Amino acid sequence: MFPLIKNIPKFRTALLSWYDAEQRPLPWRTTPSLYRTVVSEFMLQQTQVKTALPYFDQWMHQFPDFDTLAKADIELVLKYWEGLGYYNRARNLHKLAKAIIQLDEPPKTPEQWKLLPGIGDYTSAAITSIAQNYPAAVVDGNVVRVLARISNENKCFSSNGQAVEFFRATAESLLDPIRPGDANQAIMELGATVCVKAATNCPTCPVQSFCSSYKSGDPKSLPNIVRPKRTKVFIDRAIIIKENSILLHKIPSNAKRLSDHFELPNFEAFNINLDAQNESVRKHSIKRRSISNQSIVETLYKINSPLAETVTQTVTQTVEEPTQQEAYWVDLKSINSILLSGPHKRWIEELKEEV
DNA sequence: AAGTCGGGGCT
DNA sequence: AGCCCAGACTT
Repeated sequence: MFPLIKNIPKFRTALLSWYDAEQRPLPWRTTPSLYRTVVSEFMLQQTQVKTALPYFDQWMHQFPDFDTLAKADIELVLKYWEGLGYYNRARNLHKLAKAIIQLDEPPKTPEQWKLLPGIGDYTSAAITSIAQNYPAAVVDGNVVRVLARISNENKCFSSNGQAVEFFRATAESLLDPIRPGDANQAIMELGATVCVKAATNCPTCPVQSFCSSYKSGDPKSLPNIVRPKRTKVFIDRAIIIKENSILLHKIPSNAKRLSDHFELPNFEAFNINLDAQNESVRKHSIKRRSISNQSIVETLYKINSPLAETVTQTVTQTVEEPTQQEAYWVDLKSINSILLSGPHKRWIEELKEEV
């Protein structure tokens, strides 16, 4: 199955011993539970540990168990996800809690877990192995990188998904059947702290003697995966402030992204006819961010009187069209009571300082 | 199989 | 600017 590792038991022992000694003291490890494992795995989808950490603690304080989460309003749930991104994760986690409390007992196998929203191949294996001692191997980005290097596999994968499927059998063969949860966390921990992209920590690697690319290859060049390029997106937004209130619009609940979140008005969405020469318009700042395969450049324009009144009227008229976004005046002192994406929240906090 | 999710850390 | 991150879901 995996000729490069002659002695799989020794590999498992080396990895687990290292993990027992060197693992980071993460909150979902120090006091584990099924609920904490589920929440952490949702937060960690496409999100680094460092980013999720503060959210996890606040979440646990507000929603300590499935029952509390299931009975909470979705608005409050989203509030505690505010800024983390990929907000369907929060909606799915909320739906999952509602489903779990209706069951006599939690699902037991990856197949059963995958019937619940937001749970796929990775998360089902992670939950069952970590919280239920079920022998399912995880294959995430860390595992792919570690296994590609250990096996010195320089094949070019046309997508991340293809690489995941390629290494699944290997991951299964290396999984320690006695401690599957720790074994899974150990190989991910190795990828996150030792076998990192730059491959600078090979001298301290606990499985260096098993690593084919360290012996005769180029670890830092592996894995070889074609990544989709980020496309640039340009957005112009309006800053309209009147008596300590700012004009925002709310994205409809049925929108595909950022539903129920507030944003600075988008020129295109409101069909604002911007005359750059207009003295009421002043370029405020340029903001850059990115999500997945998009790199977004947003230009914020401060709009003053008398154009501000005209624009406000335009925005207000737009409210009549139900498919459009609704406009609201929001007091700058109470922006914590509405839902904002991370970037918008930061921008408006900055504007508060200027007013 | 590819695109989307409008996030962010790191080099 | 590019790559990656404890991915899942839609089309």
